[in-house]
Amino acid sequence: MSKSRANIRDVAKQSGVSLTTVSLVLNNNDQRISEATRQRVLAAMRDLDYTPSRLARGLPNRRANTLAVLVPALQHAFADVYFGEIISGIYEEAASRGYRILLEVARREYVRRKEYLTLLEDCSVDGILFIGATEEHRWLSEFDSSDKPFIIVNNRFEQWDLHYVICDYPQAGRTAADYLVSRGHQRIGHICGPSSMVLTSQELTDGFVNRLSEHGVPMGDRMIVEGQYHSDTGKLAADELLKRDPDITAIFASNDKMALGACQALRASGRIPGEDIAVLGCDDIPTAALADPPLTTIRMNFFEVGSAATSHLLDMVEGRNGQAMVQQRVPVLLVERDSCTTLPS
Amino acid sequence: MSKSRANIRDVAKQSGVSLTTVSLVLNNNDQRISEATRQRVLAAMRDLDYTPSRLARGLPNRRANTLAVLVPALQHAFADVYFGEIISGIYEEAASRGYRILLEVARREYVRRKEYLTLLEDCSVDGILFIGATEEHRWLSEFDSSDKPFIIVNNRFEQWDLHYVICDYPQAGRTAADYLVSRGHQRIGHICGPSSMVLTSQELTDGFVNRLSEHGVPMGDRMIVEGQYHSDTGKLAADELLKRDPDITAIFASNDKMALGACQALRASGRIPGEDIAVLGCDDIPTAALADPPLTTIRMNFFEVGSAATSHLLDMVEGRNGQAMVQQRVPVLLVERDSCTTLPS
DNA sequence: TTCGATTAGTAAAACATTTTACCTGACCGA
DNA sequence: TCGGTCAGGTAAAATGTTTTACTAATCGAA
Repeated sequence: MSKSRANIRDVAKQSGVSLTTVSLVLNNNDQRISEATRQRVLAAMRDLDYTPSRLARGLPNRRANTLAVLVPALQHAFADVYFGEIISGIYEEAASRGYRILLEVARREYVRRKEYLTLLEDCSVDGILFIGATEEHRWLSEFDSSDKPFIIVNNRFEQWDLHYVICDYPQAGRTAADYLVSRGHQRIGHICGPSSMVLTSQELTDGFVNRLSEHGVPMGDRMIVEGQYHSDTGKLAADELLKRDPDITAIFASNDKMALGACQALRASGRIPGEDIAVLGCDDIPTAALADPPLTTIRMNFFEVGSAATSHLLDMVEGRNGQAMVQQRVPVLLVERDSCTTLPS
Repeated sequence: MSKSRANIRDVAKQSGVSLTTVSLVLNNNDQRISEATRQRVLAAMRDLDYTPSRLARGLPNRRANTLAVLVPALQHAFADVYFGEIISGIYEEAASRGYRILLEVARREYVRRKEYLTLLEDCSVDGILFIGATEEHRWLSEFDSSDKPFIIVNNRFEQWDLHYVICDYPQAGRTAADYLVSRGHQRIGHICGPSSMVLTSQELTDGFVNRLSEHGVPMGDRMIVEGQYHSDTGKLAADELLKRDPDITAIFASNDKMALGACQALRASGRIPGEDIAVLGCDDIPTAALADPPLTTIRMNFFEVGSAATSHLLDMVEGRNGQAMVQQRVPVLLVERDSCTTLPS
């Protein structure tokens, strides 16, 4: 037994064919090899316990078969609701197409030294996905209209021409408005997300408010209270809404955590969510289904966002894309449970 | 301007030296190059905008300069409290030693096909860190006493001989016991973590209970209630403890979320945490400091766990370790705030 | 002056693949 | 029999580094 790993040459020798033949068998995109030879080669591979070196494979065609996932250096970057889902989506699609994913944290130093560029230049990565981008990531302008394989996951920017895949937040807002209005609600409160942060929160609220006014249910700023995406801020926001108008019949929260917080506040105020007042959430986190009452919500398919972004990125990498700009919105889905069963009297 | 990236040969030509010289300058561990030459080479590199190819660099010595981080395929793998911290620690140490990190999700299929081994064999990775390992990961036996560069992060296993770095949970338990006893507490309740899961929860509780009994404060099972690590289960557990003994003067919870939940329950029962009853947490999550009252807790240094594990792993990879088994415990630290100011009357 | 050591550098092999261009023999129709 | 096509395969170049073993020049000491 040789001390080190078998290589393609060993396989060739063992099966009595040339290097090239083994390589062709390996990337079986080529029909030039007869079945008999192919089998001989495969047998030799099994015999020698051969695994092709990814490193060496990448060299000739300058491919790393790897994508980078860039996450911002947040305090609890990964504690975010959807990170897991998005990364799972990315991982799944990447793996199914034979790619690995490299994790990079976009810390200040990292960005200052433009290491994200090095990443592409030194061939350690074929493309980059950026999750958790916010307005403050000015260096994104570097990718403006460039043809580098780079894509924004679940956000978008109006000032730069970047590829992105994002949940259809405006549609989510409109769906919420349609649903509540169709059930007869006219006095509606809204808990919006942190306006300063990302566009998504703004899109959702705009979609909601605009559609409401199309339905003839105009909603002033008075019935919109801002939360910070946690359940406690949802609670506070609901209390505030009740103070401003004790007779509202429905609350739409920008995410499920805040919706669940609102439910608590409502209960504390003597109203039973779902019976006395409708509560509509957004995201469809796992606990939404388990809550009491089970939360009616708008499902955001973060997994799909991740996998779609990856799929597009790989199309760019493999040059199947033409020059088309990728700016895709992933559809949302109303999930009816029990927190909106009430009809206003 | 040449169409493709500059390579080491271009740099050599431009600066009028040999390939070797450029390479030596690149890995400036060698003093054989005169300052003048070095400067000429560096200038040429800048000129040509040269970045060495990581792929090619790895080939000759079969190094990928990359580590894999294996995370289990949990529903919300990344939503866990400490994932972010651990990964940041890993990332930081790896980056400072010139390594990248590859993210791999240990899904069922992945494990079944033993892809974690392929990872090492095809040279795409020099070592593996596994976060979130639990008893059910039987395939870990594969690494039992093997000399593969593999390390468990923040867990350990008695049945297999594996390298690991873990927070010092027993010490955390003892610290808690010492602290509470030193402040005169005799009637103490404990909210432990889910016993079935990982060893860590067990270690913490054992350390706590054993040290208490060394102090002459034996604690039967009666004053231990199990929680599931979320704040609501902490609330429920605290209620249960109060029911079992309304006169307890202190509660030690296995994590901060449950401690904060317990505070809520105590307040609801008319007791002010920190004044009427002491509450001690564990972990030191960011909200612990912001809570009312600020939570006294035992700080778990997850970042350090990640970076220490990585440091050891890299020592193995680079062969500086001898054959020594790595089984390190990272010290914990009592952080005094205001939730334990009360002294029992 | 010659011997060794030191300094500064180089040529060439090694790493493990892909890819391009070429070769050989068989077969077939004219 | 000649020319052409085709199937099945191969040799060799290319990818971009590191590393080992060697050389040429210089310098000090015997």
